[in-house]
Amino acid sequence: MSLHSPAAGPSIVWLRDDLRVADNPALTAATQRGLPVVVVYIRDEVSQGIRPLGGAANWWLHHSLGRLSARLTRLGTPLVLRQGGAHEVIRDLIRETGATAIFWNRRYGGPERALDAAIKDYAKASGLEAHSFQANLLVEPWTIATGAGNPYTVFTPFWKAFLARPEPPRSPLPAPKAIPGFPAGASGAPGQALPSDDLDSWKLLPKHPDWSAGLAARWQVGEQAAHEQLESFVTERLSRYADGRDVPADFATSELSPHLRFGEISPFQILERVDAARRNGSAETLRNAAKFLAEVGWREFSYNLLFHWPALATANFDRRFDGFPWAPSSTPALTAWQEGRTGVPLVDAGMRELWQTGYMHNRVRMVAASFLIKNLLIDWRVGEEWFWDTLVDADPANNAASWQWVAGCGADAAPYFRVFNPVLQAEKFDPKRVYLRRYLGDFDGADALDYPAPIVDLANARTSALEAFAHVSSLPRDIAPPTGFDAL
DNA sequence: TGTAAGTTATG
DNA sequence: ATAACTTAC
Repeated sequence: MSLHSPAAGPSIVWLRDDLRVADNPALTAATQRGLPVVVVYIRDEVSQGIRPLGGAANWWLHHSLGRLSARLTRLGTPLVLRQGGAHEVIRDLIRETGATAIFWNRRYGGPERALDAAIKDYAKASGLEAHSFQANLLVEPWTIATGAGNPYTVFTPFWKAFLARPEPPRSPLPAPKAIPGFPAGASGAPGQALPSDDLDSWKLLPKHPDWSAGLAARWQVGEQAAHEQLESFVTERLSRYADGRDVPADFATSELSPHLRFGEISPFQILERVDAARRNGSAETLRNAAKFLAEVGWREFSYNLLFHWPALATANFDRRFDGFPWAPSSTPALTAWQEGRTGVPLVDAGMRELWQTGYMHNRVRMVAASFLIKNLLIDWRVGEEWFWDTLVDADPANNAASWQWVAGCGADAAPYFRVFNPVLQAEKFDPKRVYLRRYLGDFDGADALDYPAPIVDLANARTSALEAFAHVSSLPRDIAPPTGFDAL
């Protein structure tokens, strides 16, 4: 094949939510093509329907791209950073490079899929090969359905169906040992390097004020850190995961969520490592591993929902809630919740953990969300947006599905009458007040909490919430039909 | 992956 | 008196 034939042109790898070099099928396939590889990340805040990242996620993105860029450079090709509409950026990049093939790993949100489909059509019409890959989900949503052919809307049968599949998920791919850069250096005079934005010019890091000190103190960002986190979790914490995961003072969960969110690690890699741990494990290990993998499964389930219901973050999955009498959201109560001064210790501790570290323990997320929805009667979407802006692991599928779950309007949702009592939850899961003290300071005396009074009476708020939700429950269940199949 | 109020068991 | 268990919300 001549270097001058069109088919010999370079390959473009478009990275999105897959900021890793190992187990990256698009990167591996492009590398195996044996031609120069252009790796690009596009910051797209203009294409129709693409939701811009929140502040904490942007902080993570900055550091993740920095690490990835250094790794790719060592492997032989720099990371090209571009900003703008993805379609236009890809079009320009094809013209600049003479690329003859483009590769990416698939996304599952509605606007993302529509954009990717349009770009794939454009690339093929322009004479390029275009290849997309399964990389970020163990089970792609169109490959699993109920006996009646419908999308699963209950987690347990969804996960059972996944576990019963005859073909196990593929083994993760190794990282390429070297990636040929663009332009090719060997066959002629070194060409001009491709223009790339300076990462700092994207201004992903907060300034004036810089609120990121607590994030930087808590998190190690990047692919290598993700694997170190997985390793320490499996060797040190998996054996007590099933019970330990509920104790917010302990660092007993995997804390892999932001790494997974940005694709610094893949679920295939997680599954393989946990499988290795349970091959020579006790019955107790099997129980803990199953519990942990079920949490990975909830992420799969959430993406399954997002694919079939692209409006998951904005529309009630159960439309009985469309007329729900939510309280006005621009209130001092909302501000108090956001700032962690509701007078309810566990809620405030959680909201302060979130503000300081970009993260909140799972159990506390449920309690804090339940408080906003069922004690303050504020629309779940208001909370979803706050978490979207403040969580380093803010995920388009998990965040939306989980808020709907707490609200009771989601798929396989908590029943409307499940109202967490934040005082009881604290007594049960943080009996020594280690978590409370960590974020609220040493506020308690011998017995009674020396803490500001709650902004609502918990018992009364619970009663009025149950009344409001009881009206919803009297209506016939009304699930919006899935639309994901049509979006392409 | 809930809570609260009730009933029953136990000392 | 209190733990253990059941049940409705």
